Amino acid sequence: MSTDPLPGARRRATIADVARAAGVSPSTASVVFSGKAPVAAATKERVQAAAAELGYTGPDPRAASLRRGRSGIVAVALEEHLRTAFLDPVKTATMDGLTDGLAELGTGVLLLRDDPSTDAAGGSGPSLATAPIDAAVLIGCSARMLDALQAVRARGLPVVVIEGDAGEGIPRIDLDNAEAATQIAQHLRGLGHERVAVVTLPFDLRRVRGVASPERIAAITTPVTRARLDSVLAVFPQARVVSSGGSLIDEGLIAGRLLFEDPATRPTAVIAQSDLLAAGVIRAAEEAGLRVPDDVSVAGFDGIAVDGLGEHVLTTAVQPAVEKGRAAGDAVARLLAGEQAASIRFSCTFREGTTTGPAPAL
Amino acid sequence: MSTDPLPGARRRATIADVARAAGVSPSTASVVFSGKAPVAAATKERVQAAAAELGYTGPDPRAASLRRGRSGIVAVALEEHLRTAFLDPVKTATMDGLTDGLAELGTGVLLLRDDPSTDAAGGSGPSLATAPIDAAVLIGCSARMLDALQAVRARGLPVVVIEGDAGEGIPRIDLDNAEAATQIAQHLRGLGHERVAVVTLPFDLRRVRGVASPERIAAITTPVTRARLDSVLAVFPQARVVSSGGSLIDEGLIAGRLLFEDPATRPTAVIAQSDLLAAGVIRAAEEAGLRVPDDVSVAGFDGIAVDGLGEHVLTTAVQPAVEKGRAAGDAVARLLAGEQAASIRFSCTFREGTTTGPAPAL
DNA sequence: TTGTACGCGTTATCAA
DNA sequence: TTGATAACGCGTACAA
Repeated sequence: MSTDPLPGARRRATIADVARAAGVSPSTASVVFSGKAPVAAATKERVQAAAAELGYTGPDPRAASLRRGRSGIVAVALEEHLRTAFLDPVKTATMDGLTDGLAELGTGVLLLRDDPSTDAAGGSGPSLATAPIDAAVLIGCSARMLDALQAVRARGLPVVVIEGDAGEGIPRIDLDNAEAATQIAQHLRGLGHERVAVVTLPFDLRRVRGVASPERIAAITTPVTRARLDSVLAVFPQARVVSSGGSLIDEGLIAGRLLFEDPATRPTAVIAQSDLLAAGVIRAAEEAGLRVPDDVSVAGFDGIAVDGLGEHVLTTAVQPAVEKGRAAGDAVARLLAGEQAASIRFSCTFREGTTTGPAPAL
Repeated sequence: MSTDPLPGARRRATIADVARAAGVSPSTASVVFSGKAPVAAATKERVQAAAAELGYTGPDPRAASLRRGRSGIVAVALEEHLRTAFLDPVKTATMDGLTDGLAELGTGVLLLRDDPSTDAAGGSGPSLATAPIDAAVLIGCSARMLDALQAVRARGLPVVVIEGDAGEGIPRIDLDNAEAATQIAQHLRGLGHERVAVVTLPFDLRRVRGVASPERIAAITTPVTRARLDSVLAVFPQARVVSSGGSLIDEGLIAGRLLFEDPATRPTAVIAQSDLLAAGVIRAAEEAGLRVPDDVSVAGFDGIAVDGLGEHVLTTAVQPAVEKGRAAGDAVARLLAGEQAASIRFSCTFREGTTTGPAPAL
């Protein structure tokens, strides 16, 4: 280790070097940088001068974090490929609240996937099992998420789960999907609609598209999809169900075309499980020469600002996506402080827009 | 320090504990976990059993990283609020390539902003100056980015910049914006267009919207905006220029309405500086009763898949966004290996779609 | 207000 | 194959 310091490849200065150069003890120098104790102005200046001289730019974060027992980093694990995750405005909003909340806490965000590739290949990369993190937030709930959960719990790290089923004792941040979906369904029933269709989020990781049979519906594994669908079916047991491949406008377009294909059977109202899907359905309706909401009503879910929806104001259930993220951040903060953190179920706010109206005479 | 280990709040097991329990030396136990040297099967098993017994889940990443001198984490610094950054499909694509590239390298991605809030408040959060990172990738090029750059360079960490002007010796990954924009302009001139308008990306961090005066154009600070605009103006010196507030469909819609407002002066072709803007312009055109491309041609830039563009295939310059990210990842890998990394300028591929056509007779 | 002493948990090195 | 040893760079009681 104490090999010859190659000239030119000189070892970086440490706080000890700075202290020596400034003629103070290492602890004093340390305090100058951390500000954890008062230091005489003159001393401080001397230390800072020495630091500048030696090119010392502050404590090595690795050593500091070992000493402190904390890294100041929280992992956010996503169940998808990063690209698709950030394509979803709801997730980006949640991430936004989360990063805000964590920033207040003073922690950084390490993006991770639930992919256990680390174990497989010689992958030395940080994972939930090996990253220098103080806590983790899991978003979503695939089967792999459960493995991920194991890994984190085994390390004794605090975990918070957003929109997922995490089991006992793990704070969960989610939404009252059932109630919100019921409200939308009742709104449409109140307007006289009877021939209703539902465009759903994916049923599972396979993301099969198309008209769904009762068997397929029974096999839904994604909790969000199931909750929102069941509530609608409770009000409209005969509703046609079309599953989409994801929460995207173009997926809604595809589903919408399917629904409006046959004028004889087309629905008078479509309940989409996300605003993006709803936007696609509206586009499909207009493409088919149908006016919204005169000929067909369309409701969404999420209450995000859909870029490209034009003049329409979507009837939807507004979910507090940013707040969800923020709540997760708060929960992490509490856990990190050694306190308990309760699970929180947020409610949606029904918003009547311009895309739903009285059922047309058939 | 060696205070009484409170019963119940027992200290986590360390590799030393495991070694002791297994009757081996710490170094042997360490090797069992790292796999860096052959270990007798029996010994290995004994160690693993001891680890399981004690609930030891592997080396503490903090200590390991102190010892190794590397954390396995690379920072990605964005110049915006995370939400807006991930709203941009080009950036998400770039992030995608980047995360892929870094994943191969076996490093995690720490999201950071260029915001120097850390210095201001008692903000203890990780920043480019304090995070336990091995390298950094800066995306974009605000004034703040330069400060960020300083901080990282001072630490002696490798840096790569995407779409930014970083100065000497720093690998830069960017695009030949000028050539691509020229190609688009020439394509339209070849189709006979003379009355052309440009809808640009923001001029600077203020993001002022509207028709731009020569003075405002002269004051553009965003390199990408400037490069793409100058090339067009070289071909169409009289082009009307409208600046947008960001790369969004709805921003394109606003700009488009402005352009199509007055039938007497409306352009026969619009060059948008991004595909999202182009999509908004197309919507504005259709809203004004204009057919694309019969009445007005619209070209974009980026070549991303715009969700919600319907049937149109945009005429655009396809940029290798994912490859850019990947290249940045590769550059980081090279730098981390102690090698040189060259700057790379990617080229766009001109793609003629269905949104541009011959200039209509005026 | 400053200095001393020690340990945070690993891992590279080298010798056995 | 295994073991002893020495850093890695810092923060913080505690004493002065």
